[in-house]
Amino acid sequence: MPPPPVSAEFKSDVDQVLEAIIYLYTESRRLTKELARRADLTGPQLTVVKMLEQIGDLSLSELSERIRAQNSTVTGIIDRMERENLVTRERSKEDRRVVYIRLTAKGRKLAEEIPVEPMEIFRGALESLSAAEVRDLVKILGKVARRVRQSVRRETAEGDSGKG
Amino acid sequence: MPPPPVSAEFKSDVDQVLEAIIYLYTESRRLTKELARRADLTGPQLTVVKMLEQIGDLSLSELSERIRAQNSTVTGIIDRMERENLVTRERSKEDRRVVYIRLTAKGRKLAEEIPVEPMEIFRGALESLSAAEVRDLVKILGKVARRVRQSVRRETAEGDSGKG
DNA sequence: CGGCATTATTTAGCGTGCGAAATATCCGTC
DNA sequence: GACGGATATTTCGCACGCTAAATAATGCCG
Repeated sequence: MPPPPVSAEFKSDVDQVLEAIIYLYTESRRLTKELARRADLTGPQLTVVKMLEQIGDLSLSELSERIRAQNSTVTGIIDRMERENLVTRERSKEDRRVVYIRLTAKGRKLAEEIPVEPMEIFRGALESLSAAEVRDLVKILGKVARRVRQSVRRETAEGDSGKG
Repeated sequence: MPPPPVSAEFKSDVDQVLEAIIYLYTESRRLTKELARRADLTGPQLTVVKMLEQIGDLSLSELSERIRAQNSTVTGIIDRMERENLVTRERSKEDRRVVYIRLTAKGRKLAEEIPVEPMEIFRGALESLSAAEVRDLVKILGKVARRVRQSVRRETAEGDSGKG
């Protein structure tokens, strides 16, 4: 099964940028997943384990903020990790609504055994760029992100209150 | 609920690039989903409807290749779309293994009613860049993607055959 | 103190998304 | 024309990932 030659010369610049971003994002997820599988973890579980190792205990909300997922999503992830004895839940004493997620010994051991952070390859590729290239990339991508954010704000305002 | 000020000046360039890419990707998905909801569709369903409208009938494999998902994933999406009477499955006469996915009248009408393509905002933001900026972006992102691809090949080779 | 909006987490329901195995069909070869 | 390897699709089981609603605890205000 030969890989399909993407024939980029027939695509517009915009399409190429889109494709690169989609590729980079999905590939980074695939990589995390690949790495995780060697430790019998899933992608998100590896992310959580590494995060707890580096930062220490986190409340569920803090955790979901950092991995950019909804609380309800993280609840499920933590459920499964608790089942596998990788983390424990501990009610906060100051605010009994809060649950802290803590690595178990097993979880910590696992985290230490995994040599690279998730996204390491991704990061490595970015770091192999020249300083000027990184600067340009930051500048241009930042600009794109800002414009998207503006358009989004306009879009959602239309769909919601009126004026559309 | 004020949006959290991201304070980008404390992040490394690499982190900023990562963050921008993640933001752009997830935002583009969120936008598609948002758009879709107005037509009572899900994100992937909107993508499929628009794709079939523009390209015409596609086999399930062609479809899954274009939306970058596994066949098994697309089978499920098409199942639900068929249930909603948006598409039909038709066995190919030449090769009876192949199933063509075709828009129903209802599906086509829906596709026509949705004014913007998915990713339109995303595309608009990219098009608002200067030609030079787009050129740079294509060049640098392409380079990053190539390096990632190389590292990936190395990684997976290690994990598989040996030498790791 | 009692009520009430707010906040943290969980539950429920649904739709992806994947990998592996099952099914059906095609194709080349004998 | 049967056989065996390839190809297209589906089925199965599991893990996200989301929204909306439920639950539990906090803090404020009178």
